[in-house]
Amino acid sequence: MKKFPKPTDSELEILQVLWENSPRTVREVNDVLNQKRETGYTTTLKLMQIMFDKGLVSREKSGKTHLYNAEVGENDIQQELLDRFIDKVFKGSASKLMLQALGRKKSSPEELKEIQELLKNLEKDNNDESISD
Amino acid sequence: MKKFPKPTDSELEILQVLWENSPRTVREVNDVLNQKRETGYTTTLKLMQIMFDKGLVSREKSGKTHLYNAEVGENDIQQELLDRFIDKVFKGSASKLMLQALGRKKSSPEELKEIQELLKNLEKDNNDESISD
DNA sequence: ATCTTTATACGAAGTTTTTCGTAGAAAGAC
DNA sequence: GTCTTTCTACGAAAAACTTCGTATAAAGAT
Repeated sequence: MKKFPKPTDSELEILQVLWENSPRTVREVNDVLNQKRETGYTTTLKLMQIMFDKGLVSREKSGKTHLYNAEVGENDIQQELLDRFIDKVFKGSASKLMLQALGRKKSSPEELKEIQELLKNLEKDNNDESISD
Repeated sequence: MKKFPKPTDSELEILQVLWENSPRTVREVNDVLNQKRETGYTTTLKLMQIMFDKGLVSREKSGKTHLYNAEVGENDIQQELLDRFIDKVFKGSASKLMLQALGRKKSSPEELKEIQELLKNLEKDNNDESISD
């Protein structure tokens, strides 16, 4: 698997917009970003140019403007960021992370429900696997 | 609960040393940090002074030197950093994070085993809870 | 008492990331 | 065509974080 540079926080925000729907112009990305907080157009433009230089996104000309696509997968990036985060904050212990994640107060009831479903399925998967061991 | 400023990466490394064993002098902290990577003494000193100004650590004079203590709890900080991370990378979805955490390749067999134990216990806890609902 | 070592304080340079102003080219309206 | 809008490119300021050099004072050794 190719090794991509870790996106910065701002770059990640842009990637999230592109993952949601592609391809997009700088204008469109900037409009989406502005739904959350004000960002200047040229700021977004500059970031996307940097991301292009880094290989995080690709682009093609369409008339005067550029259409951008994410060149890195959402899961790949999330995995990479998560690995670093676990190493940094939990000294490599994924189980410690899981515990903390379960204890967080911000989780909505739906979220908790979803996690429980997830755990139930995992339980099942693990049992299935151990049979064939 | 008091609201502390989010520690930067370097500050977190220092906090981790202090959580492990307190109180410590700048020299001691610096020595521990240097087991992993070279860091100048005055760099560590400066960081700890900044952390003192922010209230992340306290200190008391002992002869010529200062003895430092962490003023923020390990769990509190981990929780705060995790919450931010989930919001930033997983758009607030803790279950998505869990899935990714389970799928990571770096996990050792022991780590996986530990997580399974964790999940088993949670399963039990959840069942116990639902009885009393 | 003098010399060496080991602290603290602090300013400032170095890095990385983010933000934005300005210039110039292309497109569209009139 | 000319005027206005909308795009790209790019440099550089601003902000956040990290690193380190230097000054100075206290402690310890001889």
